[in-house]
Amino acid sequence: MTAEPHKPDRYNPRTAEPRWQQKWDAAGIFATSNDELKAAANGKPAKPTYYVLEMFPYPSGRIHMGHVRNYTMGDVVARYKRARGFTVLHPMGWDAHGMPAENAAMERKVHPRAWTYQNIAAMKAQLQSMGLSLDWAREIATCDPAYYKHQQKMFLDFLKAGLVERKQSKVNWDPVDMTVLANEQVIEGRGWRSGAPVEQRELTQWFLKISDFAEDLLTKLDTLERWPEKVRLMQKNWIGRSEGLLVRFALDPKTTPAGERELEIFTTRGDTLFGARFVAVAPDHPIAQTAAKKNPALAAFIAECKRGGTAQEAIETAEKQGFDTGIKAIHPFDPTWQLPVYVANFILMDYGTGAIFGCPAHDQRDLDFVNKYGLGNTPVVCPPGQDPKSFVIAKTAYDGDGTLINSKNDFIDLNGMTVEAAKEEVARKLERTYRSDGIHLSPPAGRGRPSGARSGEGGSRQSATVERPPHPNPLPASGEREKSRPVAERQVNYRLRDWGISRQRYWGCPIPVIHCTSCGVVPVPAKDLPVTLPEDVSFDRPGNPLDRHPTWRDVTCPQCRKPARRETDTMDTFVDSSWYFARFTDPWNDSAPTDRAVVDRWLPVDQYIGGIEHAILHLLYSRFFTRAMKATGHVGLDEPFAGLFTQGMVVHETYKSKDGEWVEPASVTIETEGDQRRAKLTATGAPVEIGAIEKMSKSKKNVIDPDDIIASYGADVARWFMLSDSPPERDVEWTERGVQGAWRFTQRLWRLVGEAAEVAATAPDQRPVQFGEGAQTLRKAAHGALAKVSDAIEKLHFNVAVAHLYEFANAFSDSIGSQEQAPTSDYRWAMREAAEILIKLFNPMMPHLAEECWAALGHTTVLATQPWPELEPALLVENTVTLPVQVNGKKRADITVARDAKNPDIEAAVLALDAIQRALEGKPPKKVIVVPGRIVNVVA
RNA sequence: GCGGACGUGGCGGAAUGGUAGACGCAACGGACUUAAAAUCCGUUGGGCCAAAAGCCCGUGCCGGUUCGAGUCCGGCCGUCCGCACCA
Repeated sequence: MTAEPHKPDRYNPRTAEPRWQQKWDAAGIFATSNDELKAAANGKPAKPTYYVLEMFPYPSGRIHMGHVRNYTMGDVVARYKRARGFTVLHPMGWDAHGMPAENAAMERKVHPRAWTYQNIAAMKAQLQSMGLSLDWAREIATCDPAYYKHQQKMFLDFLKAGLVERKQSKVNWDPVDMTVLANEQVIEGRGWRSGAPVEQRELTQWFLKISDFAEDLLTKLDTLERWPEKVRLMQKNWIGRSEGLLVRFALDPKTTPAGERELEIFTTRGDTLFGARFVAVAPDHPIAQTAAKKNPALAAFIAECKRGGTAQEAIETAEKQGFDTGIKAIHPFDPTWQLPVYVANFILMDYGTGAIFGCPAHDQRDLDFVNKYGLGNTPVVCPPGQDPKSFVIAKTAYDGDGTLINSKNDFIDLNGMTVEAAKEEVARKLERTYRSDGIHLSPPAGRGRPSGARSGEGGSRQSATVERPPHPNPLPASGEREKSRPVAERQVNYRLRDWGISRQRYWGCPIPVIHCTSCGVVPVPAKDLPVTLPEDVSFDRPGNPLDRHPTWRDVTCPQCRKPARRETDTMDTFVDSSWYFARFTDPWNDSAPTDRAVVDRWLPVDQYIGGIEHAILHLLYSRFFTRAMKATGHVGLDEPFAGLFTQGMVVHETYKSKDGEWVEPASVTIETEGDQRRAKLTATGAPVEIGAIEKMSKSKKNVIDPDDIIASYGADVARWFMLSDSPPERDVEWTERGVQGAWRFTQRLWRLVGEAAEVAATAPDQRPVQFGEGAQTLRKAAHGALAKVSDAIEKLHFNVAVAHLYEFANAFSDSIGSQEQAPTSDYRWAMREAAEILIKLFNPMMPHLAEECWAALGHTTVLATQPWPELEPALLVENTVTLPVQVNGKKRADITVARDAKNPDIEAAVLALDAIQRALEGKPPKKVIVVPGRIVNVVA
């Protein structure tokens, strides 16, 4: 111990934290200039750059613990990289458009803008109290016309580039929010925000053509090596690529309404065509609609399907139902083979062509269908080991691999082939086959190559590639092209639909177009941007206030100068968040969304951190948007986020009173008796039931307010605890015990540094030539921790970094405690070094405490500007190593040998050990395996 | 139904194929104190044993690969997540 008992003051975050925040702010330490980047473009060397970004928040009014966790992780990375010599970009902004502002306007008669900016001010203050190393000079709010004017410009650029489309389509209508939703925004049949069951409606909408990039969005997933596998897989499934055949079934004219001649069907199982029993189309398929005109019963059936179709749960459990239209389709292999055409409730108009051929033996849905309507089935794939003669299908379709059976006629013979070979043979044959008229097959040989309608997709590409350019889902043929096209073509189909961005809302980015009765849709001229929202709006009625504004809609057509109307839909807020990361690189740019000299050097974001809930929505949209920005010259890359990390949620115990009401943690007292925990109401003492640990939510009242924690323990404690208890990708449970543990540790560090400071005060400036044992032990602990903590932070294993810091703190206090006499000068030097390393290592996590400790060591510099410690690798190497010795894989002894001991010497020493002799029972070992520096295993 | 992840003490969790349980929490014992708080020291997977030494068992279950498996492979069971009539 040091000569006198040391009694340092307690560390008081309440005064220290604001003080350091002000110092950082005043010194502008976290502001990042683009000058260096621009200079580097002219050939001057620059420090390496690092862009760390956390998903920006919606300004709901208050931050929650999820924000604390998310932004702490990002801040650790930012501070660490800064110390490591990078020029770090770490900005923050606000995803400021959206429904809650309009709801607030309705409920509280506040204007959405005022409400939003109040919330931003409040949340900004909260974030600042966390001590995040953010460049606030780059702050953006997406509701600022200075931001969305560029978004409107890009929309027009996309329009010009053919990446925007206006079309009528069936849309997901959220009856509560009174707006449409993209497919991605419908979760289990409900609106992602409102939770209301989604309805189908027919509306004219603006679409961004994300499906043009389906193939690229899919294949480039493989290049995103620093993304979680899980997210890549989710996107892959969402894009939903499938290879198959587009087969044209001719329709028997005698049975078919005038004007309809054929039906296009997409299938991935061309091999099962001999097993076909029927053809079915979606209720809203054009042929169904046409046929219904003359068939009231069919019309009634279709209406029935649509009624049932509004509730998603009904769709999932609904029985398969069909209606025979009386139309007959001609089998592509045999002109004499006719298949009934049904309208069926389980066929989706959205996918493929909205029409299928049913092969009951090998598709469960089709089997359920034929079993209901008595259409029978023909097995055409025989499972391995089954006798084809006895193989029958009853209630369970067989969709596995096998050998083709019952699949031979004059036209084609598939019998005996594998599924894969049969698919290929069918494709090869049908893509060379042309019909001479609506019905009859021509001989497969001797026909010319296709030409015309689909240029560049002639016979030459058939076998080599199945790729197609964009537009995966051509509508059913209108009649003219059929003669020039083969009976079937290979096709790649995607589940991914175009992104409908029209929202019938006020608080969003206006879509900058004008509707003119003479000129049609006219883009707003660039000089007239931004199209801003009118201020004088009312929210006393449901629906879109823009639509009923008395004057805002009225404009002059930019082309013909006649009166025209503005588009009153605004953009989906996911558009706002699809490019904010690019805007952060040059948020001051008034003339363009980005500056290529800057944006191409900052992007891609090196480390993006946010919630898994955006695995598809935001991340897929952003990947698309970046491609669209590249196509229109706003960026020079495809992938916006090189590294992605998805953090887990913050969860908390729930409490319920006897009458079943949720109780907030703040009013509950927990009592512990042995291992038993009991809860009661603090006020009344009434018992409270301890419920499941769940995501913090207002409805379950298991919310902890970050403000309360920061006020009582300080930001550092909140930050430390958020990092310490669980791996960052998993959920972390907020517990009072855990917070107190973090609090104790801050105080302990403060005491340790205080004691170290006394010793270090008289340390020599010169590095000693030799170190005594105590000094050497301390130095090894310090440099060992340095190596381990650095490694853990690099890998974002923050909980491991925390554990190594605890370990180092333990070694540090052991070292202080073990000093019996007055410390030698080499020890004092080592103590100062160790204290500095300790402080620098926990600085990214608890920056305020670290600054305070740094000052306590006598430094007048700001720690936030100091470099990461230099590692002395020699200190990590021991001269002797202790190896565990196993016999047959079980540990029996330890042996300490020189680091560079030769294997034969180790072997001999091991065999001489008593414990090993005993374990061997006198028998000679069969083999001795020595893994240098790690372990010895004796095989008996 | 399809796809994926996970399963380690009382709890959170650690562990490039090489001593399982680091580190923290909780618990227990002790020191300091009139007392408490705070702090400090010690013990803590299970079993055999008075104790130590020593031995046995142990990473959801069953097998396999390997000198050696929490880790790799196959099959089950369980939990969680994503998608879901996608032809």
